Amino acid sequence: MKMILEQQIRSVLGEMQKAGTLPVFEVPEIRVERPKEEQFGEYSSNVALMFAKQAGKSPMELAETIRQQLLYLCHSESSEAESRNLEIPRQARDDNEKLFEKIEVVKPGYINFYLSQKALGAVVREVLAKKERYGESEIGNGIKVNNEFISANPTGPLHLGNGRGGFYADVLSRVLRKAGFEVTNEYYINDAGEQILKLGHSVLKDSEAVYSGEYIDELNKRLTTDDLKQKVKEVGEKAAGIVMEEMIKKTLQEKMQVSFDVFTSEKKDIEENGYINKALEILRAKENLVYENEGALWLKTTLYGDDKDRVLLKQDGAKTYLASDCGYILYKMERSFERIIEVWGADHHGYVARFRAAAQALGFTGKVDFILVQLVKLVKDGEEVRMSKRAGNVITIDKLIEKVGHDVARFFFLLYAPETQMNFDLGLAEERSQKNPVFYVQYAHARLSSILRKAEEEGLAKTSGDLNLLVHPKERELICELLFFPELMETIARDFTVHRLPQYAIRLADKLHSFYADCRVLNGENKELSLARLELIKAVKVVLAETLDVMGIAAPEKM
RNA sequence: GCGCUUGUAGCUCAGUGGAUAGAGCAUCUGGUUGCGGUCCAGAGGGUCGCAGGUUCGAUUCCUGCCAAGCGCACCA
Repeated sequence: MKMILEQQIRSVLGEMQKAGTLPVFEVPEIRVERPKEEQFGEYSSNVALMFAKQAGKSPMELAETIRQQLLYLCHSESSEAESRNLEIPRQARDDNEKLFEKIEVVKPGYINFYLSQKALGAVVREVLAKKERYGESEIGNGIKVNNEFISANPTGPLHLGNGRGGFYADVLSRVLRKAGFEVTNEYYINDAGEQILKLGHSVLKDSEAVYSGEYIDELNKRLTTDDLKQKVKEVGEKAAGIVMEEMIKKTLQEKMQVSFDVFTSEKKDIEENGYINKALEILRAKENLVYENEGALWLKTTLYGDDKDRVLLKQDGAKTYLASDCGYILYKMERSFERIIEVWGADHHGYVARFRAAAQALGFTGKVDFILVQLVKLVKDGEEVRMSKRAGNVITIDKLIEKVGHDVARFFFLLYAPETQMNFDLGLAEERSQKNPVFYVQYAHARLSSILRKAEEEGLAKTSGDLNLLVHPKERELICELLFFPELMETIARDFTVHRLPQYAIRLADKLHSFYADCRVLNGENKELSLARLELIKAVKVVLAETLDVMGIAAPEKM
């Protein structure tokens, strides 16, 4: 709908330029937006403001001219342009009705569009016809996306930052799939580096111990057998395996309810399969990409915008983390991913430039997107709570979910943009669970379910109503929210702003509750109206359930 | 010192090159004996960190400054 309008305005401008009523100038971008206030209609465009200068007309004058042309287009029988792409206008046209009730030009030079009753009814029909497929699109075009997230070291439990990034990326993958991308959710297990030795020392509780906590005590009991006592690396590897299988995976599946398609092991999949060496060979084979200096092998990451070049092989010949990542990138390339998403803790942002450089150096031509998730700051009684892995006083995502419940934790973390350094007030954690807007949204769904159950009992559920009766302002607002859902999904698939989703859910629930207060659905004096409202209610339920489902949150029939 | 991120209502956070800057919580007022009150309606509360600049128009873009967080390894 939005795109159709943008196209139409563009073509109108084009026609005017051809006809000579407008000077010829570049039209870079036509923007049709959703106005902030309902009184300004369902859609709005500021093109006239943008191009007034180049057109040599006042914004109001230009807007009015465009409006006239658009009206002509809408009414013209021969115009196929607007009915080509979407059900709404096509259906509206089938009924020989226009798409817009009115198009207005307002003050500084806005053009505001108000949808017709027919078009609104068509939205409800479309939702009911498509059901849970409403909101799907093809913008992803089957592109293979590798979505790597969490990837926490297998040295301890997942913390709140892991949880935040995990939920965010998990939901992103669902949105991308609905938008037609082929997404693989991947967890990279760093089981080959220095930290495995540290884990080994910690489990053995020797002088080089780093980590502590109950799980370390338990591992100590299980692994400090006579034959293992001196073998730090072996202990570390065994411990890492246990941490991964018995702690992290459990948290992911049972507590967080995120699912991964692939767990890639640095040791088994990358190192032992020779990907690192293969990557080094590829880099060496290219002109001027690597060089030796002071006995180390360097990658010229500065060629791709990094501040300084980076070491691949140390003086002693050992591989750096970057070398290992080169192997990993190559492994992803071999699996023919066209796009890579990396969700990292913001404390790793310094690594972004060299990762990008490495990908380019290896010949990866697709897009690499980074989502840098800020760590979660814990606050209690107005004071920041300092946590340290060494001290073992970390609040884990497990503990949080146990405390507030899965849906609340998920919703809370999804609500904020990843780059905000959010404060999480521990003291308010439980209280927050009572006040969390997720219940507001779920309650709306339960309320809808309840009305529909009742309608069923009264035998009203099967008959369909006349959607032209839905003329109440609250009904109109509700339908408009339904109309915006597909646009929302596409927006998120483009710019990864997952946090728009819970915000949308709150707004939809809000409109529903408000509608409910003013518009009686059942047992009203007008049975036809009841039937029409039932249709609307069903559609709202579909979209609300879908929104919750994409977020991975339950849509309860009762609460 | 350099770099990245952030600075919007009492608190937690949305948002935008343009129409009176929004939501939730908190505070206050009113409604609702219900198709589930886990609700609805309304009020108060803002120099959009500060100062310049670009623009017809900046909270949004640019520069400088201030503050907070995080980085700045031949660690991972």
